[in-house]
Amino acid sequence: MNDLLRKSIEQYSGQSLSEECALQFDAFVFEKTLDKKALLLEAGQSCNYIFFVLSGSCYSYLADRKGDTRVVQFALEGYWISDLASFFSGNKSTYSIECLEPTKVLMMNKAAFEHACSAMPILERYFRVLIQNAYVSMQYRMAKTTSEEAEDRYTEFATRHPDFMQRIPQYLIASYLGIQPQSLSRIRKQLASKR
Amino acid sequence: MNDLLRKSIEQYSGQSLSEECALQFDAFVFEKTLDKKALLLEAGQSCNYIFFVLSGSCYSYLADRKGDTRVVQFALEGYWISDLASFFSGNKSTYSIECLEPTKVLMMNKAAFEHACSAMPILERYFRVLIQNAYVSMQYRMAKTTSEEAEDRYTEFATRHPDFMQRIPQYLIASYLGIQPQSLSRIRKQLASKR
DNA sequence: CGCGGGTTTGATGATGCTCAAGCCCGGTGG
DNA sequence: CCACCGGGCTTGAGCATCATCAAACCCGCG
Repeated sequence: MNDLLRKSIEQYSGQSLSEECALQFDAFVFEKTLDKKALLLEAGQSCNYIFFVLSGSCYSYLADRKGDTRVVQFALEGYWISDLASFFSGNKSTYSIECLEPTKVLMMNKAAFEHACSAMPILERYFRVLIQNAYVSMQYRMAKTTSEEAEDRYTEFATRHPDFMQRIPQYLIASYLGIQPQSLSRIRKQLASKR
Repeated sequence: MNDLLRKSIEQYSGQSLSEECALQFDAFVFEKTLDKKALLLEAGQSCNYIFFVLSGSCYSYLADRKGDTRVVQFALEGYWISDLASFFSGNKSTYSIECLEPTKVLMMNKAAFEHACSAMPILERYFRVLIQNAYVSMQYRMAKTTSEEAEDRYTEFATRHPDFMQRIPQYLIASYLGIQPQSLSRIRKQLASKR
C-alpha cells in the first residue's frame, strides 16, 4: 500500500492498519497517471470514482452562469477528490476535475468503496471522519466568506495553505476565493506595500 | 420512537428500522423543551450534544470580527443541529445555537453516539449519509455564494426553502445569505415590482 | 399608550467588477 | 538562436453592487 494513503487512514481513523487490511484494500483500487491539463472527470458525465492523489495536483470546478469557471476544491498529494453527489447517486456530475501538473492517482469505484467499507470497519470510520472534517471546515469557510472581505480571505488562505501558494496559479486561487484575478493582483500589491 | 426521527433514519439509511433498534435508540437520547430565545449551546462552551429538532426551530451562528452575528445553519423539525467540530473534538464551540420559537429537541451525547453507531450499523450508515449530503450541498452553496450576487442567492433560497421563509425573520435570512438586512429589504422591493 | 424589535427608505461611500491595454516570461517553430 | 506567440499577471479608468449611517415606520406586547 502507498505510504501517503496508509498515513492518511491511520491518522483520521485513529487506528493502525494491519498488513492484511492494507493488502485487501489494494485489491480495491488501481493507479492511473495523467498529463498536465488532463481531465479526471468532465461535468455532465457520471462520476464513477473517488480519486486519491499520489503525486501532482488537481482541482475541481464548475461553470457559473456566465460560463466562467469557479474552483471548488484543490487536491495536492494525500488528498481525496471527487464529485461526491454524482459518485453516490449515479447522477451526472456538476463538477469537472483537471490536473494542474502531471499527476498520479489511485481510483476506487463505488462497488469497491461499499465492499471495502463493509469489510473493514476502520475504513467506514476513516471515510466518516474524513467527510466530517471536510464538512466542518466547509461550514467555517462559508461563514468567513459571507462575512469577511477579499483581502482577509486571501491572507487567511495564504497562511493556512502556504504549500498551495507555491504550486497553484493565482487566477485559480482567485476563483476559489470568489474574487477576480485582477482584484487579487491589486490585493497582493496592497499587502506587499503594507510591510 | 418519535415518528419524524424514524422517517429520517429510514429515508437516509435506505433501510427500515426494526422495533428493537428503535427501542434501543430511545435509550440513548432524552428530550428537552426550551423557550423562544433559549440557548441550546453557547459559543465558548464545549458542545456535548447533537440535537434533533422535534418541534419548533433554531439556528446556529457565530460572531464576526465586528461582533455581528452570522447565521450558519437553520434547523426546523426533522433537522439535526450541533457544533460538530466541538462535539467530536471536545474543544470549545465556535457557534451558539438559539431557539427561534418554543422548541422540543432530542439530545444525544458523544458516548451515546459512539455506542449507538457501533451497536447498530444502520445508524453508522445513517449519520454518514447525513453528513455526506450536508457536505455536498454546502460545497454547492459555497460555489454559488462566491459566484452569484445577492438577488440570485435570495431567490434561490426562497424557492428551495419556502417553509423557512414563513418562520424565520428576514434579518436572519439576510445574515445567512451574507447580506445586510437593509439590502435584503431593497432586493425584496425590487423583486416585488418586477412582477 | 408607549416601548422595542424588526422592516423600510434615503443618501453617501467603499469594495470589487468590467473593459481595456500593456507587460513578463516560458515555450515553440522558423 | 532568435522572433513570435500566448498564457498569466499587472495596471488604469469608470461603474455596479452592496455596506454604512441615519431616520422613520410598523406592529405586537406588556
